[in-house]
Amino acid sequence: MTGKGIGQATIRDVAREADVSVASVSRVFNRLPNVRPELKERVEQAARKLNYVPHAGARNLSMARTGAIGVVLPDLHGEFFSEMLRGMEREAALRQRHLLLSNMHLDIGHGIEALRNMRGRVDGLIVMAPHMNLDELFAHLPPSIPAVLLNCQDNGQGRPELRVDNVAGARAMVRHLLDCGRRAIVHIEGPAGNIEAADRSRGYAEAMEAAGLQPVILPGNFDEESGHRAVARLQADQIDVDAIFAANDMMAIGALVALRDMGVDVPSQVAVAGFDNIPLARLISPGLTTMAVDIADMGARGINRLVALIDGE
Amino acid sequence: MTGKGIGQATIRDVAREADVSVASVSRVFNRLPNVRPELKERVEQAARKLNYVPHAGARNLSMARTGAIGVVLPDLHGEFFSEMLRGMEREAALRQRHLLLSNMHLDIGHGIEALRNMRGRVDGLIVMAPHMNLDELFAHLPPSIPAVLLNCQDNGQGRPELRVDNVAGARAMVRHLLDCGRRAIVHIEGPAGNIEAADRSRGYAEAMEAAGLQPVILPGNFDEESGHRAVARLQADQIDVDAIFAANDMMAIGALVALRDMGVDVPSQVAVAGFDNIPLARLISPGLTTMAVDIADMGARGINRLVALIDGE
DNA sequence: CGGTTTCTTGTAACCGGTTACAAGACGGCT
DNA sequence: AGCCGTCTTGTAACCGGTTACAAGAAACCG
Repeated sequence: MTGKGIGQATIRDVAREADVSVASVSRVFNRLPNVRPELKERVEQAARKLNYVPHAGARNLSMARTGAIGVVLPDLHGEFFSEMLRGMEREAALRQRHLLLSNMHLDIGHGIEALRNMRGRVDGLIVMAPHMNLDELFAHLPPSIPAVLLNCQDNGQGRPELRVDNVAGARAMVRHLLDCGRRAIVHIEGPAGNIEAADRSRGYAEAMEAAGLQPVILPGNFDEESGHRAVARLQADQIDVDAIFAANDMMAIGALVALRDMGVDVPSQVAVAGFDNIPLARLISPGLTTMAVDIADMGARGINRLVALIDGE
Repeated sequence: MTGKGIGQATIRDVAREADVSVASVSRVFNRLPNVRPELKERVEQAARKLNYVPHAGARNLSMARTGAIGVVLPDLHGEFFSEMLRGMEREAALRQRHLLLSNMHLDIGHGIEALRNMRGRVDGLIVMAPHMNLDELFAHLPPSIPAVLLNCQDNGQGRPELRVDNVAGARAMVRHLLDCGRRAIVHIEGPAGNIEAADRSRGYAEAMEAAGLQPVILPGNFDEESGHRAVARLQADQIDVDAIFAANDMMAIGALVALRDMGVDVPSQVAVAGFDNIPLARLISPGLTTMAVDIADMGARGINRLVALIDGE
């Protein structure tokens, strides 16, 4: 009834059942035109009878093509990554591709191992690693595998990359706050070593100096809690503030909640600005200004670029 | 320098370079103990020289094991799925497994195709499909592939499943609202055909009837917008309300925002309750009560169960 | 009717690994 | 020396597909 008791029917089983060669079965399943209708029918019947499903792994091996895209990222936490993943998945589905997830944790050893594990599993890679130097990473990898880098530090490999212009974005945000009449603008930074954080911080400092104002930068690490702490620190140190520009939305939200808890009105007394425009940000209003980055779209564009790279060659 | 100009070095290239057999190279890479140190060194040198990375696809084929888990879900939208995915990814990484994503859209044809595409690509499946009947889905699939169902309708296949007790949860929530003194409790339902939505609705209705109250159910479809619409509808119809119980958090948030915009105080005038306890919910406070479901943990448990199923046999 | 073209089908090599099995090398023992 | 056990290594078959190539059948032509 269900074919073999254990294991699955193979193409050879189907060939035997239909009394044809494996090549013919393959042709039927790949919809090649040169096969007589009668034979095609026989093969389809046999396949149905044995409940045959082609083995993708075998097919991949012989065709040297998997139809999968490896996505390597540092951590799945936070809305930023899930939003980007959402965009990638949508685009990949459109292009008949699967996504294979793999996270390199924070150290580079795991990262290299993760990348090597992908060989023979995927046709190309999307690498998202704002926190580490990629030269070392790719040094251990064959240069022929297509890859697109998202929000990474500059790479010497000449690999294609997509990046948000974080410096310009931060500058624009500071100018906006200045236009609103704010002067005492404080920046809450992202984690050390993160290129995006560094760029935003730089944009902030540049814009402040251009306006003849003294930059004030507090430490943070992209999570809500650190936004909270930064506000506590401001209060403790009695720092005069009329605007807080956090390097991402989560810290901005943390800061905003802390301010509200302290009875400070947002945005009349202190304006709060973030960066990324995660979907959550919209719900926090009124009060949160954020720099719109279409994260999902960026993921989709990454996939697009990668698929072009894979197919184009 | 970089080995062959095009293509990658294979195990046979390494064997030739090191002047040993392919079997020996394989042994070295799999850390089998029975290999002379001198030879091992020679192989490692050759591999380094050729920049050899084992081809996972080939290995998978001959070992009949991929180390990947297929995750099939209807849509990646919303915090619910990304939260669950996060839990799965964490657990999978712990167990040295990769996740292969695939979404069957809304129709069953795509679903079947998606499942079949997984054969030979993964060792097992996590299927999340609260919106469709699985008997038909699995009828087209060999019964021997391990699979775990998350939040699905009952399946006749005797497959393991993990499910939140939505009926009991909804009952508990209604009782809680009653304990707080609320009487005019309105329910905003999830989309038709969704088993979770149906269960929550049932739990609500049962608890209301048990308390001698008339259930009032408004339509919705799990997104924020529909929560908003439901409140507008309540106002238009002049329905008396002191509590709104939405079938998920997003709708609850939509309702809450709508109420605030109308100048209704939450929770003093109208209490708002949701379901799922997505991370976002915490930030909306004060005002949102939610039924805690540890979504990420459920994803992790699903992976656990599946891995046990894969290894155990 | 023989020759040429076109279409269908089968045979077997190949993708890049793993592994059962056999053979050879080596050491210990009587 | 001869026998036996253990350890290392190589040969070749296999996983389940695809596909180049050849062969046979059918159709077309003068």
